[in-house]
Amino acid sequence: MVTPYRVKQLQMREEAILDAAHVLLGKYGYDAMTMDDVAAEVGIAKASLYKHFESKEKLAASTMVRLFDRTVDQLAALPANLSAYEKLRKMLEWALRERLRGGIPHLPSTSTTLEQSLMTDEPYLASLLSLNAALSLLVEAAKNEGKLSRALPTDYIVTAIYARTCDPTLEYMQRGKNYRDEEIVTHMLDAFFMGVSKA
Amino acid sequence: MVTPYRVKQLQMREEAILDAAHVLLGKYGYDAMTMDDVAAEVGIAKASLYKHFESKEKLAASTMVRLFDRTVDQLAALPANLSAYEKLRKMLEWALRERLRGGIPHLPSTSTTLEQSLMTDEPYLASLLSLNAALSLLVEAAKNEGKLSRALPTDYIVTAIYARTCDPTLEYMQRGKNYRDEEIVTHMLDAFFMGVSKA
DNA sequence: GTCTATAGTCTGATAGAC
DNA sequence: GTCTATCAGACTATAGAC
Repeated sequence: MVTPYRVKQLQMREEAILDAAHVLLGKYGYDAMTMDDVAAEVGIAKASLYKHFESKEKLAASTMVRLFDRTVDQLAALPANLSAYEKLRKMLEWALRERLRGGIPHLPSTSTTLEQSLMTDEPYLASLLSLNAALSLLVEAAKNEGKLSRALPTDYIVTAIYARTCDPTLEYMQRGKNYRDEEIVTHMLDAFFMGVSKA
Repeated sequence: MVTPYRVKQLQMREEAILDAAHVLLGKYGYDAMTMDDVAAEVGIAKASLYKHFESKEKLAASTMVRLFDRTVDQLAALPANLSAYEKLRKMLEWALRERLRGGIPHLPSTSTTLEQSLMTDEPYLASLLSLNAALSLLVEAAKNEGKLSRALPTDYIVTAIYARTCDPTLEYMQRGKNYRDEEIVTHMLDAFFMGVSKA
């Protein structure tokens, strides 16, 4: 029988690996991140990585699953009295802030290879579907509130929300150093909800 | 002295290589595209590729330069009587259609490695700057027409236009098969200019 | 430490311009 | 017939998954 201590150590190490992968995926993207990087960041031997995750693809998938689960949690934690529209706005704002702090985007748009493998990863798909369902409901509700355009299909809007989290505009603005993170988030939210045209 | 015939053959082959790279970059992205793929697509030996382009990075950079130059041409070809706002809309529409037909995005957002090397590629930077200048002028003009929001900085809007051409929403909607390319373009344009909110 | 993938190079054979 | 570009493909070196 395994001692509770060992189990706990394993869980903590797994979290540490996911934290490292999260940071490195955010910084370099999937293709440029190496398993050596991850091992070094965690401070463990590379072989130990493979005790927890059987492949680089699985590690990335697990990192995405944790992100989706956190996103669902975030959604659940919003004040209940907010309108659906306000909730969507808060969610996007949260995701953009996370991204600016070095977090990973909600879409694996940086790598075709990763995308392919995720499409056959059951836990990933399950987690994604669950988040999708929650967001689709919110978008529908916001349409019913008269706050979102009915001309745009719900799945388009949901996808567009995900896409905002991997919008290279974020990095370009941040790299340019002319804008504070606050301003970037405000511009992104305004442009997404109101468009670039004059009201 | 080299015969004109030979020169012409060389130019045609160079175009063919760029065409192949354009298609493959659009389909697989920079990292997943191999030089063997390119050679096979063109139907020439790999060594011959290197007669024209000294490296994969240079090949990608040249492909981007050609895209930027074509974009500038496209801009110049627009009817002179259009407003700046209408020109911007037409340009984005053109870029989105190209992308849906398998073209490459205007930002190298698919690869950190490529991005790094492009940042030190003189011809690439020159071409990008030239397009940037043209687009910035248009955006400013559209603001003066009262058509674009003054709350959003010009460089933000310009970057956001580029970013629309590599928006994964495009591929997701196209992959889903529920929408015709026409509809996707319309939704993208509406969402970009008017936002997702109810007018 | 092993193995695969791939960028980039080299060679000997061949075809086609002149 | 000569010459040069190109070809197919073997080869090297390196990076990185495992």
